[in-house]
Amino acid sequence: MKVTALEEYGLRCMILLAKSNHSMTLPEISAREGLSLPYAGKLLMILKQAGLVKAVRGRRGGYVLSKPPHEISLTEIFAALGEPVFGPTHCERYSGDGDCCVHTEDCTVRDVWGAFNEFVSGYLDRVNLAELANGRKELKISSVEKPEEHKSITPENNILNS
Amino acid sequence: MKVTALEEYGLRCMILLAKSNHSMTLPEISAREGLSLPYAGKLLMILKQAGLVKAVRGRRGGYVLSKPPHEISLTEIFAALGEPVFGPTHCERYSGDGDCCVHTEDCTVRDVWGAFNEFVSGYLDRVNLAELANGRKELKISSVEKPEEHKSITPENNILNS
DNA sequence: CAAAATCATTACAAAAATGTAAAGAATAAT
DNA sequence: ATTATTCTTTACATTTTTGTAATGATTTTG
Repeated sequence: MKVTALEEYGLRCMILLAKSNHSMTLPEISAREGLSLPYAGKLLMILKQAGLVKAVRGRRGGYVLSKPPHEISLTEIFAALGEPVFGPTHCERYSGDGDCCVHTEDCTVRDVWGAFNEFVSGYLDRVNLAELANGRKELKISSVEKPEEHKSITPENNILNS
Repeated sequence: MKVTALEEYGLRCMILLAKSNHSMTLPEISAREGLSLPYAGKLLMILKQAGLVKAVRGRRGGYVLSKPPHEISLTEIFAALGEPVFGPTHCERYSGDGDCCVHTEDCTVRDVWGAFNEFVSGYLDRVNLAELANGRKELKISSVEKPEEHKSITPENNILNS
């Protein structure tokens, strides 16, 4: 399970734009994120084609978010930058030697990924860009430093045990 | 966010071994999973080095799980096959142009991935190989077909809102 | 012991993801 | 209009992941 480069850097650019009050040019963005100018350009182009940012050419131009940050979920951002953990192409992609996977039906692995994907999606749906841009302290404290206080998943409400 | 080939096929091999009562040879495993023999060999070697399976050479040889399936969590399996979503190498890996990331401290992105990783880990910790091998019907029904019944994440217990 | 079966290791080939380069097109300021 | 600024597009180079090939080592069986 791996976060792709596009997802990492794309998310950073979105957060950067969310924190900024004016529009930002590619040179600004690339400098602020430590990315090369062409790579920043490629990233922003992907975000633009997904409808997440708007671009204005020429002097005084640059990029701005196309919606207010609180209306943009992590789901939207990741959908623009890559495929979900378990998407429609999964079974075709991991078909082994043949054209189609040997587990044609009653596939245990597919069930695992499907359930996992739903679990993850539920999380991403509920986080928006405004929350990230504001740098919530609770995020770090409650989740990284005190894992034992996680109420999100318990044996009782774990969907795998329901 | 992407499931790697090693994770996909490695998990399948583990499930296959969990379902089998006798030891399985590489030719058997590769045939059952639609993988080439050398690739199956590479996979099982990785699993062996992680201590998840044991190998016996020569006639009557093959692979068996090194522990009963209910004692093997998804966390262990994925740890053997790849890195976590957000691991110790993350900030170094995605450092952009420089040697270290421009977000040296108070990094919003790091907080996001850290929280997300904890969330995911909590899930994987609670699923074991025996559950997967038994092919739980509830897995599919409750998670894929009735997403609205997910109690796992609600605005009240979402750690991002705590 | 010899032969067949089986796992182990190393090096290499192919494909995909990642990142760079260079030239093009649009806009606003002067 | 011209120029500087800025986004856009296409093609290519590099690196990582994925998968293959070939050879070596170990064990059981007869």
